[in-house]
Amino acid sequence: MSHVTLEDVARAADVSLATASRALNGRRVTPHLHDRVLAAAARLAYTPNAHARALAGASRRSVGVVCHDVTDPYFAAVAGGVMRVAADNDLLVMLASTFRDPEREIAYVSMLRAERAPAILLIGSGFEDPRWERAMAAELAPYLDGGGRVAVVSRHRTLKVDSVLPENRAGAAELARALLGLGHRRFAVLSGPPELTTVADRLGGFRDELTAAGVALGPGAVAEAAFTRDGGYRAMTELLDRGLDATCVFACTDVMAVGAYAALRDRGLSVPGDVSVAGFDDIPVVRDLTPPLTTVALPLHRLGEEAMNLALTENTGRRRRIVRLPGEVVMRASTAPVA
Amino acid sequence: MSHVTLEDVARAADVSLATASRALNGRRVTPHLHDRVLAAAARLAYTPNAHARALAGASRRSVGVVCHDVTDPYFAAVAGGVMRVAADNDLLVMLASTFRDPEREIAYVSMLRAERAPAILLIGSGFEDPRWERAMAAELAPYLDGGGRVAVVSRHRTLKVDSVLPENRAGAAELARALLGLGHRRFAVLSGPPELTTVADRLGGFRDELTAAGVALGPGAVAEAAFTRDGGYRAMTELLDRGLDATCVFACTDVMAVGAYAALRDRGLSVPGDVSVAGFDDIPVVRDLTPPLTTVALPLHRLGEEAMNLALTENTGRRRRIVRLPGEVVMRASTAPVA
DNA sequence: CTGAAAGCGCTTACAG
DNA sequence: CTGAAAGCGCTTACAG
Repeated sequence: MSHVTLEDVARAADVSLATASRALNGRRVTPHLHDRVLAAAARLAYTPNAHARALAGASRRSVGVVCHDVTDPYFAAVAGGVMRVAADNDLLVMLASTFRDPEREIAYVSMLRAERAPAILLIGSGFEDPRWERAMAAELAPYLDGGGRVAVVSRHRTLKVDSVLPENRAGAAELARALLGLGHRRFAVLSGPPELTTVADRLGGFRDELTAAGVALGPGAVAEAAFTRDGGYRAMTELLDRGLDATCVFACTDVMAVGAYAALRDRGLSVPGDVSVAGFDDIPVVRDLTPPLTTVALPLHRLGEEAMNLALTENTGRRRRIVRLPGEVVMRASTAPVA
Repeated sequence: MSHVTLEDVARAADVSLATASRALNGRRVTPHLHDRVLAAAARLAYTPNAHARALAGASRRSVGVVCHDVTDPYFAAVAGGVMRVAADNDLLVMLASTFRDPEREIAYVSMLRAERAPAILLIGSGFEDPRWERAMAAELAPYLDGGGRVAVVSRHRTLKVDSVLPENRAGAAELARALLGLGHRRFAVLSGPPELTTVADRLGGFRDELTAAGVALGPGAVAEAAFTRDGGYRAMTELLDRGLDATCVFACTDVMAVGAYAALRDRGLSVPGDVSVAGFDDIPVVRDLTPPLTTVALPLHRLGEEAMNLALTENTGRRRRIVRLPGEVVMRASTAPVA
């Protein structure tokens, strides 16, 4: 591991370390010397050691991002927004994928803290578990005290930091109204892990709106599974096994809806002929399904952009900043009026 | 930015810096002192400064990964494999998304070099452009000389480094045979940017196999566009506008096939009734399309795993290592026999 | 504008 | 086993 150092460059350009450093960092230096330094650096293929720089007090250009699963289209889309802003600001992104393991999420925050990332983004629903919340807070507190900035997407209750919040509750309520408007009165829901804040909000918003309309959503009408395509398949299958008594199924995420489509297909049921299906998120692929999926469209790319922007700008106020992004119900062919 | 340092911990535990360092790194230390150090570190919420560590010679635990676009399902799947191996090895991943901009790819490698990443992975087809190839080689050479390791997925001609190569040419040829076996004789192809090595291989393998069977693929039968869903839509539309004279369309990537489906649907054409469609990659979603897509299945997750494994293990031989992963033709309902 | 020097926070031979 | 000290490669006051 022999590396060309600043000292090598300084020697080659016959200037002092300080001058070489200044020239490379665009500070005032006699043009003549400036050129000599740059030429020497280029000739030696010099790359500054980011660690030495960081240790010497230069500001870091690598931010940390933690999400649940990079292969999930929802996170991929949000990450796309994050990467866009990062690229525009010449930032490198240290991306961690927790594989939906709460412990691992905390371990990653700790690693990112060790890296002295100037900012950490937490993407995706938090866990409503007191023990976990305490551990995460304990990890974040010293980081924030040390001047680190934190921004999150989709988790409010747990962390008191700058947040980008999709309006899950309102979106689910609006979807419920639209579905009621189609004449549906018997619903079922494919729900995710109950400890995720997103689940509580979407399920709650949906149920409350039904209740307000005098429509009940019995416990037997809700099936829980993982927030994955296969989870959606399993939950839908379970509902079918229980003897599905609904004209419309709401999947808490589009990804689950994709699995639900497959489960229904495997039972020979058609959408929306036999049952209407609606999702949430509007991940890119759902418009290419057959039939295209009715869903609550979230500006996924913007979720990531806004979070990164929060993390990159100073919060001058005394309170944490919250960016609320509304969802928009998009009716597509997967939901039909009740005959 | 006031941080707790090792010195703070040492003082709190009333030991020397060296002893504190050793205790924290699991080296031999009297149990008594060991406990005192760990207790002090925990009490102070100490996190070692990764930069100081790196500078002092400890090995780095952050590898660099460069891909074209994190929102693309192909890269997301490969990245999933990468993240898996990284997590198993307690590594942090610095992930860069080039947005398919060759210049940006080189800039990222340079940043990763500055970060002294012990390994850099380049995921996705390289560019067949002499100027670009030279610039990339110039960036990589000093990195390799300095002990850095490089592994790539999907690019052979350009870089002489450890590689994971999907057998694009053989896969495309096998697909051609399967399609010929269905009775097709008139083909069209949705191709990507010709400067991508992947395009040359897949298109070449497909065309050569047709030629061997005495079937020509005229220049008018090939439409070029971006390796994206919208690119696929545009290319398919262009083919249709030219007056498509084919019973089967081969999209060089599944993502493009998704766009092609939409274009055909918009023209009122059915798959495979009016035209058969086949893709390449087997990204997760294609089995959920209607009809499910015939394609060449690549072990996407493994592509990422193998690349990371190459980057993590020493190459003891004198030649670069190459892991070839074969694709497997998967016939689904999007391709039908010719009547 | 330029240079000598201190200091960032660790790790690791080197003595003891 | 433990500690004092050097050194990793930079940046940045501080003099000049």
